[in-house]
Amino acid sequence: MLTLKQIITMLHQKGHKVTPQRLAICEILFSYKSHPTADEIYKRVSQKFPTISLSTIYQTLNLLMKLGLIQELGFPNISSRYDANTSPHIHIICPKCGNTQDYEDKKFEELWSKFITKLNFKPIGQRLEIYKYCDKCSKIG
Amino acid sequence: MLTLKQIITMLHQKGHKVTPQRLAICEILFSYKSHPTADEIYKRVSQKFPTISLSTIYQTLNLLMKLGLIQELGFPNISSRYDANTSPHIHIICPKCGNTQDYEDKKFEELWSKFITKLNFKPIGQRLEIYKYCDKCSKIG
DNA sequence: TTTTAATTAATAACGATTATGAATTAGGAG
DNA sequence: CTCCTAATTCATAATCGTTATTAATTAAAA
Ligand SMILES: [Mn+2]
Ligand SMILES: [Mn+2]
Ligand SMILES: [Zn+2]
Ligand SMILES: [Zn+2]
Repeated sequence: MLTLKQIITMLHQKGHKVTPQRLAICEILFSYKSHPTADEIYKRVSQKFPTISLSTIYQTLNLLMKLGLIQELGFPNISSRYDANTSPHIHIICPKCGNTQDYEDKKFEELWSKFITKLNFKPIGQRLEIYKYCDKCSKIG
Repeated sequence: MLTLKQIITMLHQKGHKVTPQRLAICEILFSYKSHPTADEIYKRVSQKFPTISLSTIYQTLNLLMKLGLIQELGFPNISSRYDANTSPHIHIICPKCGNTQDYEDKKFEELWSKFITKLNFKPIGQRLEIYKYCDKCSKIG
């Protein structure tokens, strides 16, 4: 997980501008260890920048993905989640609301990493996911 | 992977009608070991049933999912794929076009299954995915 | 300070999927 | 077999997350 300073350097290096909007979005992604949706990021950044557009959120997210700084977790019907942790790890996901949590298991992560390196190609990403209704969605049914 | 007869029995058991449209859709899903999109199924079934609606395809897919007979593989921006093989296995997926292939590795599947059983809850599904641009999408860029 | 290409923000467009409702039909009762 | 009815189909509209478009703004280099 990168620091804000590292991200700024990265943006400059690759010829991208460092705007206050981008910094605010990165702050949310890289400070809190959560898996926010574009709209959740939008709502939070709006508190600091009341005129920011949801469009800017999406554009920034796509830029950060292209730079390999974050990964998208997309699902059918519900909003994608964005994760600043791009190293292989397991997610526990509610298929109804998309609520996403990390499931830490260093042993399994190592097994998976070994498995990946043994492939005869280099993947551009991977996902390890377990589905389970969250408490809220279980109650509703 | 179930046979058509088993599916018919299952539908009857659960009080669902066995219609020619449903049979045609199931035939495609359970005969070919592929990962078709709703539209691909629609185009194929249309050859036998020229008046079938894409809506019927989706309704049938949702029914089969509710019965646990198939699993949906959903991605951001591109159509979901449907898989008649619901047991844990690894997919190699092109993030651009969604082209999906099974990657068979019995050893790893076993490791994963063991890992799943050790959890203190019973997941309703899981996904093991590796992303890699397919030959077509690599060429285009 | 000036310049300019990159970025933002507002809005329109898109596309996959779901919702709606009238017409049809599978399957059970008689 | 015939009738009945709830389930299903089909056509179409609606939804909604995301992308495309474009005029106004701005970061950052000269
Ligand atoms: Mn994570
Ligand atoms: Mn498969
Ligand atoms: Zn939930
Ligand atoms: Zn591809």
